Amino acid sequence: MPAAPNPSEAPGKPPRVTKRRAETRAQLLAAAAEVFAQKGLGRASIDDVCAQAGYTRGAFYSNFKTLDELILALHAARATELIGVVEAAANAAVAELKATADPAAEGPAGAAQLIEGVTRVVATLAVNRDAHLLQLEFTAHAIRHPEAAAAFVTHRRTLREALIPVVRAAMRNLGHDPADAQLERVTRAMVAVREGMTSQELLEPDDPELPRLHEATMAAVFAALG
Amino acid sequence: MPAAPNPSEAPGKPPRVTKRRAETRAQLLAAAAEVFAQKGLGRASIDDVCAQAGYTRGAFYSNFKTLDELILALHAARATELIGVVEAAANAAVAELKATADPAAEGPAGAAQLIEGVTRVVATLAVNRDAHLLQLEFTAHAIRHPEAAAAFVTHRRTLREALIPVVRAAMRNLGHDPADAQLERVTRAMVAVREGMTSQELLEPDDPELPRLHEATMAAVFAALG
DNA sequence: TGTACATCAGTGAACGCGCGTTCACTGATGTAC
DNA sequence: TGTACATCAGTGAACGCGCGTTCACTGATGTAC
Repeated sequence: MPAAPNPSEAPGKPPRVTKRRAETRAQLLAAAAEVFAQKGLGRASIDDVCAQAGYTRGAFYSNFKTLDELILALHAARATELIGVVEAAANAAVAELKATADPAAEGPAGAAQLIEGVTRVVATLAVNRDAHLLQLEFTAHAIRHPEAAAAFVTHRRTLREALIPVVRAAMRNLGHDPADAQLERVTRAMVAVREGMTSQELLEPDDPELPRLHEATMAAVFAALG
Repeated sequence: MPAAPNPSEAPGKPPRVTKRRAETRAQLLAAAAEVFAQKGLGRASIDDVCAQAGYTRGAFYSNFKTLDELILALHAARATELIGVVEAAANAAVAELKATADPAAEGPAGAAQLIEGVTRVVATLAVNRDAHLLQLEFTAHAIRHPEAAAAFVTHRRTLREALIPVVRAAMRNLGHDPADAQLERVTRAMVAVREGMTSQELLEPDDPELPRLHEATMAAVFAALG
């Protein structure tokens, strides 16, 4: 049994790829996301992940060398997936904004609506409790492990870049035309607000004011830094 | 050897308290803070904590029943300590702000300086990398464990309440007099900004723009929500 | 202040489970003809 | 399309370490006189 995930050692030999393998790997990754969110990166055992996915531990070692490698792979997989989701939401929002800006449309949209649109796209960064927990775990992990931080930071940058067109479109609807550097700053700040406010919302799910404050804060940042 | 931390079972008997015990407990808590920040709540073992504190594992069981109990105690201890620090910083800042507002002083302080003062006090919530890592860990832990969340949320509320006088004083220096509910909202938002931006700063410590963006975002929230 | 005594706080060894890791084996999958 | 064969992917048992937990014991600490 090969310990390396992809046993293509001889360069001439195509690694005889596989359908089953890809499925197993995907199921292990999906299981890991659940287990990590539920127990945290630190308390999740390899067996937890395998049991959740319906495999024995050997399957893990056939696909990954260490838990850290799985963590990295999970992060990469989520990154790719999330970028797709965010870009789709962003494209839709930009199209909507441009339509709204069209003089044939029913007048200029209010700033409130613009911000609501932008906020909605930013919100796709972490849709629910588990996604935010994973985000917190990954953040702490990256701060602790500089070698993992590189990939994490790159991923975050890509996500911000996917958001920028939406912010720009919203700004233009308001008659502004901010420089790229400025857009980057707003986007960063909005991400910070989202992460901070989402933690508060999850800690106090019964406070009905928080979502409103979340949006108001987002609006403040959008308006002041744009 | 008693398993319970405080072996006062017979109500009539004063528990024959102790100096050594209090010191041991404090050292275990201090060690736990370091270990948790370094490895994360999940990967920290009881032995890690004891070794870091210079004790054997038995000492742990003489003081705590479980790791969770230690986590709770650590949180409580840090809460108490942090509240003191924040209140001190807040009192100092309020005094300073009042002095600045004094007509005898060299004219009204600029908004920038006010915000700088407020930001500085908010910053005492987590002074460094380890403190922020602990904060991330506690947040995730609280989101996962509702029974722990109660104490955590209460602690956070107390901290926000300690901040409110500073924000109010700064607002008054600018000629505003916001209602309490309003002050609570600004404070909450500022805490969210701080937590989100601090993560970004720790993830990208080499980006020289981030501290400035942090402060600018804080200013935006302060100005817009006040 | 000093001494005898009782209780406490932490020691260190021991036990055993959970889990990371390895490995021979087998059913599954793809390839050659 | 079918069959034989080679390789792969995951199984399940086994090994052993790390660590949670317990406990008899002993030096430390406080109390009574």
